[in-house]
Amino acid sequence: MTRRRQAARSRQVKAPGRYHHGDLRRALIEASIELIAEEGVSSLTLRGVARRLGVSHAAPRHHFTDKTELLAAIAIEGYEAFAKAQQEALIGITDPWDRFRCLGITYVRFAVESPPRFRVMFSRELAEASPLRLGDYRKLAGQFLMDVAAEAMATRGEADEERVRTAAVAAASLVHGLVMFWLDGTLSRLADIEASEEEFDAIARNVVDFIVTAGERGL
Amino acid sequence: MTRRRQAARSRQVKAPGRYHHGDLRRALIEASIELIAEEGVSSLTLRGVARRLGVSHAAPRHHFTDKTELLAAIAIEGYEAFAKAQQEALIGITDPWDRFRCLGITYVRFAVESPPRFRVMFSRELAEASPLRLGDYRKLAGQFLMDVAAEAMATRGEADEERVRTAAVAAASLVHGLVMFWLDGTLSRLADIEASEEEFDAIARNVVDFIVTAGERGL
DNA sequence: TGTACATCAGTGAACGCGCGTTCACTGATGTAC
DNA sequence: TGTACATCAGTGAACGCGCGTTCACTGATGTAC
Repeated sequence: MTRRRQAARSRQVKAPGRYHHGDLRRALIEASIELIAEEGVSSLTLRGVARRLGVSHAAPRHHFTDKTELLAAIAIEGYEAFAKAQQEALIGITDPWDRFRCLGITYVRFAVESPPRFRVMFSRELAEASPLRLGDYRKLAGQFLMDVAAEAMATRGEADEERVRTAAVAAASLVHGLVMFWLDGTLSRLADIEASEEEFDAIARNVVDFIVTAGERGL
Repeated sequence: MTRRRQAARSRQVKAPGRYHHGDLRRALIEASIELIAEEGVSSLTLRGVARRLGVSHAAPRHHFTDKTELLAAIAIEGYEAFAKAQQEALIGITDPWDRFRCLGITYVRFAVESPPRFRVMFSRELAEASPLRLGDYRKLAGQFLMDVAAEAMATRGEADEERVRTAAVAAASLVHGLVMFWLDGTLSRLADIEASEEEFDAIARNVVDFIVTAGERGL
């Protein structure tokens, strides 16, 4: 079987007449993301995912023993994709404040690109129930941000750890809150606009600019 | 029956031997908040709340036809309490930028005071399923914030609506994101601290200061 | 002030549903020789 | 290159559970007269 065929099939319902799915694990993850997008995290069930894939309801158990494991897999993939997106976004950008700014925009775009994935990454249920590994990913993301913030602050001769942390926490909170408002529809009420995705991108840039410029000018 | 006795009983399990509860509606709301704090929104069931109150599982139906209605009641109370907290916090504060700052701190404290209530207010499930009334509350809160932001910006002669909106959205996103990070435990990973409630309050003040000062100085 | 009655609030048994879980099974795949 | 066998991935029937929902009921409360 070629790699291509496998990839194609993994996105689908099991081919009729076939016994094995091919890459059920992959398909379960993708179908779960779709289901979460449609119905929300709390409506996700192992049986439901199996049904969507045209597979018996016991089949997913060979890959995930429960919902939490499935969600954890989604989150881990998410964190890896996030780390990659961050690093790639910074390629070629040398000005430290531009790098800081870029990180913020990347955060917002990452969330908008796949809201369900983002939601799972930060879902409370998962934070409580999942293995420690997830915490490590968050720590890593935090460290990366802190580093970029520190470099930016250093251009102004500021190296005080407390100040760097404040800037990093402020920046992260800003984009996270913005994304949350966007995802649950609060933003349109808050700012009294029917925000399209383009408008949101513009707002995000304004808002990120606002805080980065503040840092840049030495607040 | 005196008011005091009624209030006391409403917080409790139904008195043994009694047929009527007294104020089951109130008790359902309070017990739900407790349950959400313990198990999360998704684990809340009407039967579960009834069980906790020592009442038959069909009893809640006389007050709420389903979980959504119950959550909506919690959220509405939350929004009302929030509006009240905001207005009271501003009493006696005249400097427009201090008022802006105070609003941010109040937001954070409100969330920390009752995380489950806060969570319900912004829960996605509710946003999708609930009556429009909730949207109105959010709009109101947004308008209040915009007004305070506008007053502050006006001290610098800035009246451009777009700029005011950016400041307001940035401020709201900042505190919202901060609170979210705090509530789901991300903050301690992000900033690599085991933040106690006092420490968090200090961080919150720093961060709010950061953005308000930015606005104050004309960014 | 008492009585009759309507209305309200809570009961408890019953039902169907979808879920997770288990289990003996079977078809497909890969590997040792 | 073929064969035998172990292992893996998916099946489908069965079970128990807690949930929401319905219903005829009963106890308590408030109100009209």
